Amino acid sequence: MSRPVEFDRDQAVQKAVHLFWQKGYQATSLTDLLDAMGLSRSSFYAAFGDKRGLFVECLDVFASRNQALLQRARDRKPPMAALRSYFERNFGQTSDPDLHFGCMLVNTVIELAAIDQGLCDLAGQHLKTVQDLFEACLGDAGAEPDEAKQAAAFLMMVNEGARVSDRQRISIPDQLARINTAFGYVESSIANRNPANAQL
Amino acid sequence: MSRPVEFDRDQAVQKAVHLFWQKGYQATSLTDLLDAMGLSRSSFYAAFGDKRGLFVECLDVFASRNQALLQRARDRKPPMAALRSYFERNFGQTSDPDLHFGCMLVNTVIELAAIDQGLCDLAGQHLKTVQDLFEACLGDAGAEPDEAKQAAAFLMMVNEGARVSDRQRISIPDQLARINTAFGYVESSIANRNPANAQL
DNA sequence: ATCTTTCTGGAACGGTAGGTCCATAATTAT
DNA sequence: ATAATTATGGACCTACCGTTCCAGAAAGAT
Repeated sequence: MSRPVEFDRDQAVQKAVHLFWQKGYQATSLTDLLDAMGLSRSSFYAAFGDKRGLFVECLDVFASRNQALLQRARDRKPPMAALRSYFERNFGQTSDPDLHFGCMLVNTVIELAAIDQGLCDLAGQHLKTVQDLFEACLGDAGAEPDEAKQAAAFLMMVNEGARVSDRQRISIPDQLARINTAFGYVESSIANRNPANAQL
Repeated sequence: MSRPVEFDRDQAVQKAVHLFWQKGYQATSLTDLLDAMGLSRSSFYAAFGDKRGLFVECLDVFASRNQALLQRARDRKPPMAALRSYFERNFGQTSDPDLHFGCMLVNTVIELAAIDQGLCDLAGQHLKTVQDLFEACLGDAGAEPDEAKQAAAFLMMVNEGARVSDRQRISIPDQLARINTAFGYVESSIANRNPANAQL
C-alpha cells in the first residue's frame, strides 16, 4: 500500500562507510554523502534521521565487518596464524594509496575525542571487542590468562599504531616488517614461558 | 615609529597550540582561537596570515617542544632510561583527562590525511624526526645499526598506538603496563643479541 | 601639538553547513 | 479510475564558517 523505497539501503550505507572512513566525520558534508549514496535530501533524512545517526550505523557496520574478518580467520587457521593474517591483510593487501584509510574506529577516536564523546566511546567499545578477540586467540595459542590479556592489550596498541602509519602512506614492506617485529616479540615471549607449545 | 603590537605573540601561539591539540584543526573555529588568544580578527590576520598558517606554526612549535623533551632526557640519563622516560612522561604524567590529548602530530596525520596532504606530510616529517631520535638512543644503548632502525620503527608504532589509547582515557596503570611490555620486548631482544651490554 | 604610521574592533561578505518543508510523482488498494 | 499513502526533488531556512575591509584609536617622531 503505497510507493516503495527506490534505493538499496545496505548499498547506500556501504557508500557512506567508505566516505566516512576516508574523510572522517566532520569533513564529509551532507552533499558529499548525497552524491555518493545517490539519493535526495528528503530520502536521506527519512531513512537515516540525520548525519550523526548515519555515522553511528556506519561505525557498527565497519566494526562488525572488521570482527568477522578476524573471526573467520580464527575458524580456519591456527590461532597465531589467524592473528597475523588479520594484521597482514589489513596492512599488506594493496598498494593503492586510495585504500589506505587506516581503521575507521581509530580515526573516529582521534578525530572526535574532544568533539563528540558519544561517538568516540562507541568506536572505543568496538575496539575493545576486537581486543577481546585478540585475547581469545592468544588463549587458544597457549598463553596463560594474564599473559593473554597483557599481550592482547599490547597487540591492540600495535594495531592502533600501525593504522596511524597506514594513513601516512608508509611502504608495505616497512609496515609488514614492523608487524613482524611485534609478532616476533609476542611469540617468543609465549614460547619462552610455555616451551611445550613450540608451534603456535 | 608608530604604534607597537599589543599582544605577546609567543604566548598567543601557545594558546593556539593547546586548542588545536585538543580539538583538532577543523573543529577549532576562528572564533575559538580569537577568544583563547585574546586578539581581534584584524590582528590575527595581520600576524598569522590565516588559520592554516597559524596551524603550521603550531605544528612546528609542538614538534620542537616534543623533540626537546627527548633530547634533554638523552643528555641526562642512560639511553634506554631516556627513551622510557619519554614514554612514561607523555603518558603517565597526570590523570587529568583534560590533558590527555594524545600527540598533536598523530592527531593531525589521522584527521587530515585525506583533507590536507601538506599538513599531513608536515606532521609526518616531524614524527620521522622523533623516530630518528629513537634510533640514536637505541644505538647509544648498544644495538646494531639495523637492529636500532628496526626497533626505532617499532617504538614509533608503539608511540602512535599509545597516543590513540590516550585519547580514549585509558587508565594510567594500564597504559604504563603496555609500555612496559613493549620495552621489555625491545630490551630483552637487544640483550639477547649483545649479552655484553647487560645494563642499558 | 601635530603628523604619520600602524594596530585594533567590529561590521560586513560570500559561501557552505546541516536540516526542514512542501508540492509533486509514483505506487498500491479499492 | 480513483483514492489513499508514501517517496522524491528541490527550494528554502538559519547559523556559522573563514576572510576582508574600513573607520578610528593609539603611539612614536618631529
